[in-house]
Amino acid sequence: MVAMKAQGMKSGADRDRDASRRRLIESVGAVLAEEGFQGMGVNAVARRAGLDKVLIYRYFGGLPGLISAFAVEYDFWPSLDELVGGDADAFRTLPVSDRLALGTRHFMRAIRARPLTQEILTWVFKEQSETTKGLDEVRERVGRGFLELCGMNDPDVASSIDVPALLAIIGAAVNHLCARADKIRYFAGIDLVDGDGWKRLEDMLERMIKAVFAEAGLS
Amino acid sequence: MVAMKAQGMKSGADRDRDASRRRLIESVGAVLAEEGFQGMGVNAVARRAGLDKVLIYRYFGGLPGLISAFAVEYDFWPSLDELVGGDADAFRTLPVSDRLALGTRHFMRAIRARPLTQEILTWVFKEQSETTKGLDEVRERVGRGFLELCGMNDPDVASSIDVPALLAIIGAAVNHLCARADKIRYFAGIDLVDGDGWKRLEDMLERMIKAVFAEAGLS
DNA sequence: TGACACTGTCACCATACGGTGACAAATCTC
DNA sequence: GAGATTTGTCACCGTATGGTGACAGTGTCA
Repeated sequence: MVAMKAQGMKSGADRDRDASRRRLIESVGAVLAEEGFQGMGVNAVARRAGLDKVLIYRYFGGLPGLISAFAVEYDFWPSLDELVGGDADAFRTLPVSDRLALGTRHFMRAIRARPLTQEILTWVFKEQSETTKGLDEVRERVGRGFLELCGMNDPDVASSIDVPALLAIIGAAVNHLCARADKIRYFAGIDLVDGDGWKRLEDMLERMIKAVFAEAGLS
Repeated sequence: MVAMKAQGMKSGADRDRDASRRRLIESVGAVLAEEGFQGMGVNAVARRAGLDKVLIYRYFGGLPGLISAFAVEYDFWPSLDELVGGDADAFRTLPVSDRLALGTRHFMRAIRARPLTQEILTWVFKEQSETTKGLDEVRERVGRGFLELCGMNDPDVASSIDVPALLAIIGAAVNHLCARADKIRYFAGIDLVDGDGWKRLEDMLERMIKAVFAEAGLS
């Protein structure tokens, strides 16, 4: 006779596929935040959710599927609105270099305000898999929108400044600084915990952008 | 009676502590290069070296010790010489902004020429542990030396430009771009595989640096 | 009422991990 | 030559992982 013990089956309101899906998705965020991506795994997520890991396979086809669902659902990347500061029309009236500088500032702050995104960023670096494709796509989309909104497609600008290169450098620097901020305190002598350190970085980024534009005879 | 089987003991020339140490250290690099830091572990390293993992504990006190030994031994970070292009005296005769721009160029190329360093970089990001302290220290030391060699401590420069902030942004951007190059092909529309893409990035960095200096009335 | 699908729990598998104790073979020391 | 030390191999432990099959409680629909 095999075991016939009472298996603690959930009853009534707890039998809810959507709710379980949601709890699993949320658990991805919790695990990521508390243990980092190195602690990510079906066991950890299921344990965290108080559910069985088999549900991850049933509902998401596995961990990658779960991660994708999490990425889609989670507000992990700043929106265009956030980058322009809420008022796109007002933003549009600014000089081009101002727009770029301001957008960069907002971008930096937006990433800094998202610890989970920082975690994901460092994660995405190491493994370029199907899992992370969704994230990259979102990023590129927002990036293009921002570029256009900044008027960087303007022939005057595009002909005298290598805009993609400029954007790549800015984006790479911000990504890196934000991703590392939690791990180390000082980077090149800048205090990444102190708010003043971040202000210095923001100011320097603005200065670099404006200097390039000024040198190109633009504004 | 317990097993008395012939244990395949190495004989003669193969009984060599130093040689074994070396093989273990080299295996760290091999594992890192082929499996990435996610595959790092006593088992993987020992398997790779064709030795027993217990030696890692005996000779290095554990994996962190082995990693440290590897980091110390391995030429994982560009030297000052490499940054200035071999001839420090000639370097010193250049205008300050030229020095910074040229050093940045060399730095970028030096990191790109070290796939293992790129791997380590992405690794260090996620886990700030005792293991990685040694690496950070080397980096900071080279950084300060370079700064000094560029004449960035010159009062004229220091008073009108926030040098650490500038360096932090440049360093962060380069780190990030190099670390990601192997994982994704395009970053902000720049082709990170194509040599031309890197040239555009180098040029833009130079341009940003020079523009900031020009705007500050320096050279 | 009975058949059936769905949601969830549990036991179990093979595998890999980090780590340790016992032991054989070679070498060193006296 | 005898004994101690070093170098290396092996077997094994506890634990965790990803993954699967069996089964129980619940609801639905004919």
